[in-house]
Amino acid sequence: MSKISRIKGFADIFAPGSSLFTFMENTARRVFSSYGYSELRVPILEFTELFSRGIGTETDVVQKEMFTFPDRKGRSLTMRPECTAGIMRAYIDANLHARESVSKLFSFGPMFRYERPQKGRMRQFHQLDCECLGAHEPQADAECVAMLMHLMSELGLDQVHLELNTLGCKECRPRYKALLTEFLRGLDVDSFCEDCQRRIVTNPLRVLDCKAPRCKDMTESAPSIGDHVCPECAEHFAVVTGFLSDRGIPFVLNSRLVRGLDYYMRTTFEVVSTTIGAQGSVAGGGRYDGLVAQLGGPDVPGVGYAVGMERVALMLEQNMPDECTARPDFYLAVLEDGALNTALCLAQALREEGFSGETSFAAKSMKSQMRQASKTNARYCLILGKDELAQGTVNVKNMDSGEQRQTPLADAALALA
RNA sequence: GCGGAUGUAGCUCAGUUGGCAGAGCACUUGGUUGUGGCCCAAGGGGUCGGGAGUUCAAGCCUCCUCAUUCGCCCCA
Repeated sequence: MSKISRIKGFADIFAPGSSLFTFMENTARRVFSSYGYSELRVPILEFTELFSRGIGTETDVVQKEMFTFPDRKGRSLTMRPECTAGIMRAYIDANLHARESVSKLFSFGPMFRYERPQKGRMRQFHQLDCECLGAHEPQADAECVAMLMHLMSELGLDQVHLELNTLGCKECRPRYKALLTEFLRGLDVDSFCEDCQRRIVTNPLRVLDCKAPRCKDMTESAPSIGDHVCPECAEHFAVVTGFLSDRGIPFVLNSRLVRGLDYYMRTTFEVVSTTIGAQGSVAGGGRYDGLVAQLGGPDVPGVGYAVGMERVALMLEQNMPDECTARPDFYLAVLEDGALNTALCLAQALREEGFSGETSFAAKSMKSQMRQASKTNARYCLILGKDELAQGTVNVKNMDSGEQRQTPLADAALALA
């Protein structure tokens, strides 16, 4: 029989990698809860329209990167490429805005985008996601960013920096867009890369985000959005940056930080790492007033972000957290068939006492048992052979010091403590 | 969607001008009948990613294909 292959871009995550994901989820749960956020689990599959309307028809994500297919009744479904839209839908469905003025929600799970896989980019990837709905105040943006940086620090990530920008609102952004378009058209348009020539027409803001050196040079003196937002947006942004400065949270202003999803406005931010390859954006988010209304709900403002778990995992691998390398307490080596049952009972009793460890399912030579014990990295090796069977004891060996002593079976737990 | 690199033992990889398929690690067994990580010896393991072609002869050269991977793009 031929074996069945894994789907491209879909990873099997074994230990110790899987323990990093558990660590991230546990840490995030703790941090998010401490800010009054509660967990919301939303479906992985949604009607396609949720994403086309929510993320924006013209975005790359919607145009080229979604796993979309019809269900058995011919309706178009899509594996979620991000989870903000799904959370908004749930928020609207549950009529949450009528029950509380501000809703703070977080969610974890797999997302799906049909892209060419590379380091830090899978077709199935995982995000931690946080959304604060109902608050238009800049304090909400500020707390959101602070919470994200708090999470980064709880995860032990220090090789990151925070980038910040404002995109203006639906009043001032179009004015800036027009100004920018005018500036770009005044340049030698043919010298831009192919993508940028297209962007000048479709989405001029993204030209500023182009990585091509030539495009970068040409847009050096482009008008900066920060200088052209309306007074309200400027004031909003000033409160956010002021808070971060007061709190001593370092950030860099990046007037070229443009989020690729249409719904962002005003504050946008990104956490960037330089140690994990080309896909260095570890987290990103911003304000998205108008999205809820866009999805058929009440006109409720929102701000939130997502953290890329695979990318965080790449950073954690460089410096494994202690929690992810916990040693088992024991390995139970069985030398005689007659001791197998006693061993099984002993191991079970120890686990009920709160110890962790494995027992051998078959009797083997001392040599192979010892090798196995080393491999599990257990603190103690418990040996059951014919001598122990006869005496009703177990030989407890400290794997670090090599010390060992015969202990009555009933006292095995004491020996491990 | 575009570009580069790489596919040889379970893992990491050598393989010269085209000439018998290799090493280290891991595994099994023994040295040592009940004490591991070091040492010594022996052993098991291969569709050289797949297919076509050139050749007396292909892991090596040519073409096609598949897969992996790093970038571009995009995003978290």
